[in-house]
Amino acid sequence: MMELDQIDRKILRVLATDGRISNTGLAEQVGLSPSACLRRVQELERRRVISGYKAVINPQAIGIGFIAYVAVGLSVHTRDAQAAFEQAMAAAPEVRECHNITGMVEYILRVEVSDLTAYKHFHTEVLGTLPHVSAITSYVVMASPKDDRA
Amino acid sequence: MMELDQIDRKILRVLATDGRISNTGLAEQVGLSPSACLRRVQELERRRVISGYKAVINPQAIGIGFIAYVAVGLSVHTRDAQAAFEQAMAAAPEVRECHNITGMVEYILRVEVSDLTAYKHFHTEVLGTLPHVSAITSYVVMASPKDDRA
DNA sequence: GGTGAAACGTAGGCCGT
DNA sequence: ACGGCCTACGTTTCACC
Repeated sequence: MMELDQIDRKILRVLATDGRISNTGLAEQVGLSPSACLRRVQELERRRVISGYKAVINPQAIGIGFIAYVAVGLSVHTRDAQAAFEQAMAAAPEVRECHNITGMVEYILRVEVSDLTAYKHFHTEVLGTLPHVSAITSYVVMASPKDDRA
Repeated sequence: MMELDQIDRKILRVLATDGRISNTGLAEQVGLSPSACLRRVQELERRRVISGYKAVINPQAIGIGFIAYVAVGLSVHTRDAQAAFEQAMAAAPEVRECHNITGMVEYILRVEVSDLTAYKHFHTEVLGTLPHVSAITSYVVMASPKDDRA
C-alpha cells in the first residue's frame, strides 16, 4: 500500500468534511491545479482509500426517534453460529452497525428505530427469535455529544 | 417539520448511498427534471434534513489499526462533571463518537487509533487523568460485519 | 414542475520538469 | 512520476413559463 503524502492527507481531510466540494474548489484548498487534484482523487478512489461518498441525513427528519447500543452474547461460539447471527444482522434494517468485539459478549450493535414500540418489536421478534442469543443488554442513547461518523 | 414525500425519500436514499452523484444523474434516478431535483435537494439541505456530505475513508489506509468501544462511568453526576467530560471528548481526536447512554455507565465512546500502544496512551494519559472517571471498560473491535455509518 | 442558456466544473490529452 | 495548461464536453443554476 503506497504512502500518502501531505497533499493526499489534506485532500482526505477536506473530502471527509465536505464530500460534495467541486474538484476546482478542492484543488484551490490543497494548492494544486484542478487536473492534478482530480488525478489524485481518482487514484485515492481506485486504491479504495476513499471507498465512497455519503449524504449525512438527520435521523429525526426521517422518523428515527430511538437509538440504542445493544450488547449481544451467544451461547455457542462456532463459526456457523456466528455466521448465522451476522447474516441476520445484515438483513435487519434497524441494525446500522454490528461489531464483533472482545470481552464478555461477542457483539455490539447500533440499532435505530422510530420509537420504543419499534424497539420492543426488534428486541423480541428479531433478536429474541434468533438461535444461540444468550444475553441482550440495551443501552439507550440519550444524547451524542460527539458523533464524527454521523 | 414539513413531511417528506416519496420523491424526497428516494432522493435521500440515493444520496445516502452516493453522495457525489451528479444532480442530473440523481434527477434521472428519481424521475424529475434536473432543476426540480436541485430545488428539492437545496430545500432538504436548508431544512437540515441533509446536514452535509462526507467521503468515506478506509481507516486502514490512514493508519488506523485499533478500534475500540469504551464504556465510561463517572463517579459524580452533576451537570458540570458531565460537561467537563464531554468537552474533553470533543477535544480528543482519537474519540470519534461519544454517546450519553442509559444503564450502568454514563458514556460509550468509539475510539480509533493506530495501534495498541497508542490505545494504551489514550487509556492512561487521556481517560486516566480526567476527574470523576470511575470505570473504564474497553471492547476491542475485531471485525465489523456491518457498518452502514462507516 | 419543466425549459433554456450562461456560467461553471470535469476529464483527458499533451507537454514540461 | 507528477504538475500545469488547454479544451471539448457535461453539469449546475436561475430567471422565466
